[in-house]
Amino acid sequence: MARVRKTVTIRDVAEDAGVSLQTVSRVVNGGPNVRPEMRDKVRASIDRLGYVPSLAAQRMSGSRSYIILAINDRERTLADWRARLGTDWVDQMLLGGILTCSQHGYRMMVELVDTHSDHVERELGATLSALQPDGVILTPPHSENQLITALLAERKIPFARIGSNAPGPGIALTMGDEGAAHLATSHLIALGHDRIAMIAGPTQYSLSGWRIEGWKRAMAAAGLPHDSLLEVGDFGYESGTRAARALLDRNPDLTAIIASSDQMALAALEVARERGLAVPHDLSLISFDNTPIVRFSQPPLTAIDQPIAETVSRAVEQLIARGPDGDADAVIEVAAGLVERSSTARPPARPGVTASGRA
Amino acid sequence: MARVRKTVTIRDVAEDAGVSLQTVSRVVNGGPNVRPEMRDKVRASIDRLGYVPSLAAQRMSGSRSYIILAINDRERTLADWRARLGTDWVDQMLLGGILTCSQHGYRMMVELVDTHSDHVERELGATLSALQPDGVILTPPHSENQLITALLAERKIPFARIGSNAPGPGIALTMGDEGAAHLATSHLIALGHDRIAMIAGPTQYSLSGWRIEGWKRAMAAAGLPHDSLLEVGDFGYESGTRAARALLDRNPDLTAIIASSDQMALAALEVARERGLAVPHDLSLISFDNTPIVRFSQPPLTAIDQPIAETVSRAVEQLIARGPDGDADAVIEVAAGLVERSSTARPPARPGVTASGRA
DNA sequence: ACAAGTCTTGAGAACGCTCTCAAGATCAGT
DNA sequence: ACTGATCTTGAGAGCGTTCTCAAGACTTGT
Repeated sequence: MARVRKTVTIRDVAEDAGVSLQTVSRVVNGGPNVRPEMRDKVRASIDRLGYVPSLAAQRMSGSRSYIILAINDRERTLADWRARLGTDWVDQMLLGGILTCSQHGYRMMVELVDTHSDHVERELGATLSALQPDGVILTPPHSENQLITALLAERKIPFARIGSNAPGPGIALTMGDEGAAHLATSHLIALGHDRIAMIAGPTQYSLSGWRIEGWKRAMAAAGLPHDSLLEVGDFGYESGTRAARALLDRNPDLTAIIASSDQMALAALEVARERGLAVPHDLSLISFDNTPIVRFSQPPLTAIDQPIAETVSRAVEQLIARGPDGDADAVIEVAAGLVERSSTARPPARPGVTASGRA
Repeated sequence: MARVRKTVTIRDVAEDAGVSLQTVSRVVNGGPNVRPEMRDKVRASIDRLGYVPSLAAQRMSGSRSYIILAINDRERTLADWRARLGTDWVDQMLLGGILTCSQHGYRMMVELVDTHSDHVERELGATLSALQPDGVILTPPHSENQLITALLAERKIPFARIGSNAPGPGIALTMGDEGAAHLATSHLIALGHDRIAMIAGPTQYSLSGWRIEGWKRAMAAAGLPHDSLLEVGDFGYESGTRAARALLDRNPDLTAIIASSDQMALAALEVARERGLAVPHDLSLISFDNTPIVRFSQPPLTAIDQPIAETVSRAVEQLIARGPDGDADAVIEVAAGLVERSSTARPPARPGVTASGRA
């Protein structure tokens, strides 16, 4: 006789332990004012029965849903998605987010939102109504999407914006783009470079501006000029090709390029190859993001590591810690690091320049 | 006066439309036996009020949770994870899964399970109790994990196993590994190769066996021997290096290698380089998986494309279509394709062999 | 026109949990 | 001991939905 496995409810535990529902609930939620003996008795019953509270029921009665919603970009079609360059953004995000959520008894759900859609508000609104998440994590390019932040603010759902330095509504978490760019630039300067170009990201992203600032600050501190050494791309491969060509055309004496994305750096690498410039012998290259692909290029790229998992993890913690009334905005920085590989080296000797420094 | 935005419930809609809760519920769920006029009236109210049913409440009362749980592998720590080779497995999975789920009014949740943990049963059991998913999707290496499949079977939760050909319990979805390997081998044979080696995956995976079968079948059909042309790896880079070296040592006249993972193919590429073999001129290479990284190697690799997104999408559809009593097991194949890039070409001319065929 | 169905609608219980509030038990201060 | 405060426990309502079941409206066949 195959007994149908009935779900173990809080009621079963209460009966087993000989206490009221309420007491079990208190034990489960770590509520105060429960005598140790009671607590132990209930805990024993919970273990014996293998009780786990139903998320849905918790949401129904309580004020929390124990759900954090992560909003990601969605490309239009499967084909487009496949054609993308490989980043492990989502992998990273999930790892950081899911683990941290589960540590706090929360769950993470992922929503794919199409930037170009004009139903964004309706779609997202529906999701929010259905899920009623306790917090939302916005990832680029949605982190600074006014429509979305306004919607969340209106519904009073706490949210974190990843990769945004703008001190707008919600919690902003960033890798400290100014500092990261400064770090990359300083690294090159320490190697002896003095003509260091920057391929920045699109200006709509405030982080692009910050990276430019960091680069300029390091250059200025070393007494180096940065005129004509800046190009703007859109993070994509083609734009990187264009930018690298323009940079090299304008500055034949260029010895290093910092690219604001792995894809643009890879493009710059290809441009160097097509011009017969050896990397890193003739040209040093540093990229931003440190997605897995840059470890398999020839040569592997030195890169600023974007600590996505950790950033998302921090975001989750903030969201959970603050709770429903966490309306205090904040900007949090998670330090980025420089991963040295084989695309950076001392610059080539130049006529009239000593090996040890600049003229 | 800032009105606190109250959630719109089915009751609000009922009042607005002047009908009972039940009628609204019927309209929402497309139930039968509702007069068209009623239906329209209710629909109008729903739109006006922007009503969306609460997932949690639906789960509470109904028999379904509208949740599909996807179980993925988790590396032990963040550090390990970062050190991994970049695949976009999770990205792909999410895309296929989430979109298909939302088309059917479902939601996908992701659970990270550590293969090496001995708490698997407890952890997974807790998740199942908390979420009560309507279906579960197992991805490698969990697809053939007896502990997990037994647990799911016991709880009578329908599940799909991705990347498993074994006709065990649940729905098995595979890319048709035998056919895919046959396809790759045939492609090389058509180019004129006759010494085609295979670096297979670990034998614990039934798909490894199938790929070997496909390769042998194609070789046999062309009257080619396959002795000493097989090596087994573990899908990882290092094992690929070992296998490629062994293969090349044993068979100096080798002209093509099929590797059962991108990572092993990349390793083979590096081995070829270290031995002065030009790819594809001296050695042709085909990999399995077609993760983004193989497009950025030198040269970009010809690869068997693993249609992950589509497979997961199919899995979701199956799970939803079959419903809670979908106990009929099945094996479903989603055809893989060959993506031609620059790592395959005609074999080099050999003394005593005409350009048009074998001796 | 009447019985026997079939459609359409609604009332009320139930799902598993947390919240609010009240009652009894325990404790401190006199 | 006695009063008032604090701890501990439990009873009962309520969350938003679907389920079951019954009642009324409408068919159909004769």
